[in-house]
Amino acid sequence: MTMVAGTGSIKTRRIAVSRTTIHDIAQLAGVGKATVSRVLNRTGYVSEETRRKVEKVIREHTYTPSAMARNLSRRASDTIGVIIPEADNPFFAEILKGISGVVDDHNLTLIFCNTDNTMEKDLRSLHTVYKQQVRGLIYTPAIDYAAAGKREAVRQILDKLRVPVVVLDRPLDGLDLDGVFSDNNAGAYAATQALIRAGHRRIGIVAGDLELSIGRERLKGFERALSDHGLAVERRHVVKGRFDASTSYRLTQQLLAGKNIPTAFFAANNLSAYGFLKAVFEKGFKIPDDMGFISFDRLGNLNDLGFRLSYTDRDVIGMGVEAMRLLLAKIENPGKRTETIVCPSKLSLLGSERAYPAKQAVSA
Amino acid sequence: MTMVAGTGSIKTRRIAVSRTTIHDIAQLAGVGKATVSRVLNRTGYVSEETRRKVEKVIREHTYTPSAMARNLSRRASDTIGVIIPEADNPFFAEILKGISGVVDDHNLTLIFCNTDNTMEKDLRSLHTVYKQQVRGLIYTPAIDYAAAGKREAVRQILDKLRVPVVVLDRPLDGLDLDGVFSDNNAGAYAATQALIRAGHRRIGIVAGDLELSIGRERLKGFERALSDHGLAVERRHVVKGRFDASTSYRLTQQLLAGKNIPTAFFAANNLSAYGFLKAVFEKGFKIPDDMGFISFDRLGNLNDLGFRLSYTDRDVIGMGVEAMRLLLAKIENPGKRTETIVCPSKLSLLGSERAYPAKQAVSA
DNA sequence: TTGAAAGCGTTACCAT
DNA sequence: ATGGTAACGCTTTCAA
Repeated sequence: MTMVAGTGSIKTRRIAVSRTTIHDIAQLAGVGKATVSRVLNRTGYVSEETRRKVEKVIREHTYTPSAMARNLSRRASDTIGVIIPEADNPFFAEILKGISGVVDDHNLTLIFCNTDNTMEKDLRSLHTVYKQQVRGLIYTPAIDYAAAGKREAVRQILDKLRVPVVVLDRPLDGLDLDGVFSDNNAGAYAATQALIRAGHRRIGIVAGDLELSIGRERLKGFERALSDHGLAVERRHVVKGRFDASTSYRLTQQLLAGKNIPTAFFAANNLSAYGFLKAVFEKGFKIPDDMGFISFDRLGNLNDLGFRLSYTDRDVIGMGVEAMRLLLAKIENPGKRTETIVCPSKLSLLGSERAYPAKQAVSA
Repeated sequence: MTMVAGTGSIKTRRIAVSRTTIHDIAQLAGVGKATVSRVLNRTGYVSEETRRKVEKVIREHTYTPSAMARNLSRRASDTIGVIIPEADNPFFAEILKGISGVVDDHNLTLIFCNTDNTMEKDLRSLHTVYKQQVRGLIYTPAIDYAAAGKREAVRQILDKLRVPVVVLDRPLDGLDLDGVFSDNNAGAYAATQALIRAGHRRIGIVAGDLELSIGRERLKGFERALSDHGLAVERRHVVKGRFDASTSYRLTQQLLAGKNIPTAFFAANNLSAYGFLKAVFEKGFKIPDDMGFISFDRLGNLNDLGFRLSYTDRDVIGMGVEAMRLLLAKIENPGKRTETIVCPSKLSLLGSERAYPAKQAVSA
């Protein structure tokens, strides 16, 4: 993947901005560059008097050292790379917020890449963080490289990076990296079990992308709950969505058009849930009067508005924060053993799981 | 604002990663560094034969030049800074997606800062992009610096930046910068007018932060529509929100508890709308049966689900794209005259504006 | 067409 | 306690 510099790049014109440099400051303060550097970095000895003098000049000229030069000299940047697959998915937007806060607290700079769930952009992003020499990377792979048989390719790239990597949300199997994940299987199990306990016997799932391990895990949790309770998994009750709204909308429509449809559904993520609900509401069904329902992840606005839709809750911002914690720990202590954090999800039952008409039904 | 490096920073340890350098490649290919550089950048003369030879070595070693060294040498980075106030607001998440796409297409790298709407983080972010020597900046100020009497402070910082800046969504008055904004006044006017035309005479507004010019503009558009139609603006029908859900929820509750409440409301943004709707639904009102309603901005999930809530639509991703276009144009041609783009919004009337009971009412 | 060498703005080592 | 100087890895003259 040797990137060609040409394509679509903007022209590089020498920019004649002569910025104030450490050299200028040194001259103005009547000291050597080394001394200024020491003042700047609080490293080594500097007499109180000299320090004051230098700091004064720095202040007067609002001098800020060049990160470029600084990093080149230290052979280490102060940037953290973040690669996520969907910038506009509320889940990742929150993750980003969490990460960004910690990055900020540590005087680091965040380099952001959005891959739109495509392998091509994913690889380009990896390339970008490499050439930028990020200090560490938080990474949600666009695809399941392990399942796609491309694990070694990614391993090579990440190896070349030579900096700590924390995998987030979507595992990169077999690569001994720190990671922060959700309890996908258990969460799906709990949700499904809640539907069963509410009295449902014919339960469907709006599954997420089964090419992604989190999609498979949630389906497994669902199936496990059914069989643990002596219920059969009917293939035609599995909507093979892709974690997006439009696919699950379309496929749910098809399923609902048939007969003997499930009396309740579990949706594998927020977007799937929206697509599913759209189809359900269009059909004129009310929840839970006509259909029991639980989704993986809170449906932000709907829940805020008071719609009593049950969901499995997780601390999303916290996942971002946790990932940064892991990353910083590894940066400060590269020998630290690899750690995997599984964030627990908590079932929040608000009524939509019920199999009986409720006082307050939800519809469009 | 000379930042102290110390606080909370992570330790800087020399990292002993010896990366493949241009020097290595030159040696392996049996040519000089300059030649490798020429091959890399497609600049200057290189014989076909030499080029092949060098490219082969580059490929075999998956060599990627260090952005740090490259930038330092060229005195210009390939990074674009983006400073936004709320990473997890769907509006800014979409903007980010738009920007990120263009950044990608041009082989640039995005440096991301989230300010949480605080001046402190805003200034820090400005400082960050300065020290990173970004090539250009897309900037949504956290506060209204002009109104806060701090315009000159920001002008100074931006001047020091010496690179093109595109102001996004929230104007920075009096600073002759490129900008991409919404037609806040006109959009609010159109929405309010629609409510009037639907028959409403007592109309309220869930206003946004009036310390922000976009908040004031939307209120002005609302008021203008009322007076143009011979209606008085009642101060007690103005909910002084802050563009967030919780404030508008609380204040709407208070307003609704009074008597002679408006028969319709205009909400100044998505979050205000959510807070407002929550209060309305809790009160047991249905829309539009008991209350007419239009919001500025689409209510993503609700509209997707088929709730027929009217809104003023705008192409948010497009705003991000447009901002990048402006920025790139200015980067390539610094002499280009400053431009301001006002993105038009389009009223999308789905029924919630009506003053008469509709077939399908919305409630929680 | 090529390569040596002089920067770019820092940091860090080593004298002093 | 301080300053000179050699890196850091690249780009860009300038000569050859």
